Amino acid sequence: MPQQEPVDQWIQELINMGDEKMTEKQLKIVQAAVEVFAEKGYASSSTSEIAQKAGVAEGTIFRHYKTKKDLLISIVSPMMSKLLAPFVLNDFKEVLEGEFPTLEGFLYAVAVNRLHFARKHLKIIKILLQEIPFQPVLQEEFKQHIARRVIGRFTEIIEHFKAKGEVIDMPTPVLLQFAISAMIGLFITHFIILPDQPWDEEQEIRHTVNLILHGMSAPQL
Amino acid sequence: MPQQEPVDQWIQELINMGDEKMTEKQLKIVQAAVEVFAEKGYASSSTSEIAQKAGVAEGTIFRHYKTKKDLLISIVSPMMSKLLAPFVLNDFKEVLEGEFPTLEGFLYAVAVNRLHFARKHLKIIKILLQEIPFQPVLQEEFKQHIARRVIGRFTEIIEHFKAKGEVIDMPTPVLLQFAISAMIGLFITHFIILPDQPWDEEQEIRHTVNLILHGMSAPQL
Amino acid sequence: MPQQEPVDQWIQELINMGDEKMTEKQLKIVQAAVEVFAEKGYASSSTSEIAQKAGVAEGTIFRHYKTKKDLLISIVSPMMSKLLAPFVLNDFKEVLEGEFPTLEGFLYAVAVNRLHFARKHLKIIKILLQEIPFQPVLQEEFKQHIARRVIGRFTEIIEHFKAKGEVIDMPTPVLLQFAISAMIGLFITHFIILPDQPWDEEQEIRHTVNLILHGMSAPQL
Amino acid sequence: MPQQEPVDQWIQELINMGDEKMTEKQLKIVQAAVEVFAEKGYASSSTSEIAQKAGVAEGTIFRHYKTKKDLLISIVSPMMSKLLAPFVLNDFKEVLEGEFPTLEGFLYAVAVNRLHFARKHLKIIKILLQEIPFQPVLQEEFKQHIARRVIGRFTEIIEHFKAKGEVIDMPTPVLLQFAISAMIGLFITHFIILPDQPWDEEQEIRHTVNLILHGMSAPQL
DNA sequence: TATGAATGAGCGTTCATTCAT
DNA sequence: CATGAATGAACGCTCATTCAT
Repeated sequence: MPQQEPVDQWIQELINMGDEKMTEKQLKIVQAAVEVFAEKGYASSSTSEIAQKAGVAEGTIFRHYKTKKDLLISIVSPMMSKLLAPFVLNDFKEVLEGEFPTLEGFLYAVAVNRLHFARKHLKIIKILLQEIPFQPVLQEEFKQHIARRVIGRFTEIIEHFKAKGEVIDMPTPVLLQFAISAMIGLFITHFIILPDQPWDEEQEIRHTVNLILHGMSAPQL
Repeated sequence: MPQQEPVDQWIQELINMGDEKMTEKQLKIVQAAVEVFAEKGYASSSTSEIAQKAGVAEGTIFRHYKTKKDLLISIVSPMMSKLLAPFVLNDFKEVLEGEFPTLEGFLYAVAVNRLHFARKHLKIIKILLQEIPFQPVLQEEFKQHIARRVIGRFTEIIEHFKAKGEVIDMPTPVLLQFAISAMIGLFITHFIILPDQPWDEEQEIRHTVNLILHGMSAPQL
Repeated sequence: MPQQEPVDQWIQELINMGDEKMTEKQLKIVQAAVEVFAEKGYASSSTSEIAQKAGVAEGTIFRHYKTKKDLLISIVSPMMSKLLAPFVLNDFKEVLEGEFPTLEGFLYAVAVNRLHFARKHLKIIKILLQEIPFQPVLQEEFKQHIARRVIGRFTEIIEHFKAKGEVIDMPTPVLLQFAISAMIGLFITHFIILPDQPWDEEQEIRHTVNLILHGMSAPQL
Repeated sequence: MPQQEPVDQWIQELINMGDEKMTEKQLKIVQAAVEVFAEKGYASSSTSEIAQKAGVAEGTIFRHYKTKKDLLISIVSPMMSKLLAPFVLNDFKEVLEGEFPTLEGFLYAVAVNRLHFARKHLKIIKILLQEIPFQPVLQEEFKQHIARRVIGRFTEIIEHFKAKGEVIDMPTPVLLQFAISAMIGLFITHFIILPDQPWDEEQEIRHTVNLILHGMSAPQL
């Protein structure tokens, strides 16, 4: 039986970091912007529509955010950290070893947690995915601050299990990319491509985790 | 030794369908549009920049394409068919059974072929991925005409191998999504996220195919 | 040896008129406004920049001055009186006759005094010159209240010296305009066009006064 | 009897330089812009008002001029050269010596010519004077290309007459500034300060020239 | 067929001014 | 008295689209 709570606990603190104080109007602006950006894409959204949906004057947006791009970045940039935060936790490895005797339990717990999180912030994540190719600021954050640390962390884990003989002897980057692709594919399929189609989330996560593990498992001698 | 040629052959005819006659100017417009759309995104591209890059007058674009969106669709829509064409071939199953005795050989051949194709048309595919969420026309094409047939075809294949006892007994959609995600993840990682990082394409494809197959393989009794 | 002090004395009282009591914040607002107006021009200055430079809230400006134009006028309008004040003094003619036996001494004393004054209030004078063409209020003040009285006063003086046979027989307005232009030209050249170039002020004033006097002097019979 | 025609002749060629071909709409835009800029000042003029007055769409302005400032500069910058052009003519000195035996005749001819020119282009000159303090481009043109050459030319002339003993021994810059101020004062008084007041132009120019010459003339031994 | 000048709606942004605190 | 968030009209400018040539 996979345990989910501990993962949730270590994550909670990081998630809450940066939930800065906002005035009521600012909050409405952000919510409206998320709505409109997600629906039409950043470039096709107009500040006047955002203002209207937020119930504020257009000028009010620019009191809080210097430019339209500023508004985008301030919405999307913190999401990147939050999304990948748990993997960067300092005591990640200890928690891993202490709480999760099996790789399966760990993967399942993380998957469930991140999918909950992703569903909750679906629109912002959509915007993030859309805009990364066009916003150098986001690319920089992704590459410099996040990607390297997350990949480093994952590499440690995979090599830990490789050493234990539980994972097949293949280049770590390939394994990493395989596992991550399968998980993200699950997310994109159900949240973005087929958002209206019901699915048995728990079962599908478990299946996918099993396929990943099975794929990566060392051949039995 | 995987065989690649036969796959290439059945694909060729489909690829060539729709390569309509274009005037030289029209061709230049399309090339310029692809360049600009891929770099800045459709919504942030201006027809004047496209015209300039193509070396034609702005009016010329609108002589060939009623609107800017028309230009986009006319570029991107045929790519969807071409990208997924081989999987929809009428004689797909026969070829599969005739030419490829093993699932591995088949998957490898298809992967190599589609990756070649994708690299060649990288920019258009980027545009396609970017614009599907915002262009109902593209979504419709994707859902109605393509997705269903491709998924149907894949379902047949997977169930074919399930029946032969080579694939694990899991819901077919999960298996499908798993395999596709792993392959697309490979593509996105190397062509979009890390386009400048060199990679051993042949080896990584083979590894990924193996991970997929291994993950999906029925447990040995 | 020209005497300067008496001129300074009659002027002093007028200068001080209108230096109304201001709160500290109001003073800072005015100073900031002068700075910004002089640098960018009235129309291109923003109240927010003035507020920032003054270290007050934007609203504070509008507590003291009903509109931005109000602020401009309240800065610039008193300067016009002060600038031309000495020429309007009631006892001007007496002082002239009592203190300055020669026209040269008088002109020199006035020139020195007004140039001192102008240097001290350079920025406000710049703003005044810039805005007179666009502010009917200022034009009115200039024409109705100032120009006529100053010109009347100068006319008296010139005709006084004409009567004494010291000044050439030419239409008084032409003489007036000639003398004033030469003096203002000196001011504009050194304070506005070439503010950074050092100059021997005393000598140049004396030269210019001499050129004016020489030009206007009645031909020796 | 002063001669005016020769001066007009050498000037003509320079004046006409740069009267580039303009479409009819472009001409209307420039005319409207001159009107509006002169009336309200550059910063307080709106492109929409200019467009309206010109009878074109607002966008049309920006097809011909990249920015509003571009429009300003393209109007005002050529005027500076034209205004000062005659003084920079290569054969200026020869013409001076050949055509004008007396300094008086020369000064009068130039004054009349430049005043005609100024009256014809009054509004643009107003705009030029207003905007020089705020447009570095114009300042640069004024300082680098025009001021130095014009001043050099004038310095030559004054020193020419100094050498002939006709002009008083005073620092040349002071003499220069005196003469120019008196002439510009005449211009500003009648064209800008009192544009509606009738004046005997020929007589006033002659008076002013006489005052200048008289002021600068070497004392008779 | 190809052009490119012209359009005008709409954009992101600024700013003087107001007013509840 | 001072604040600064909020306003919304107006701004300079862009752009897809049209059409006379």
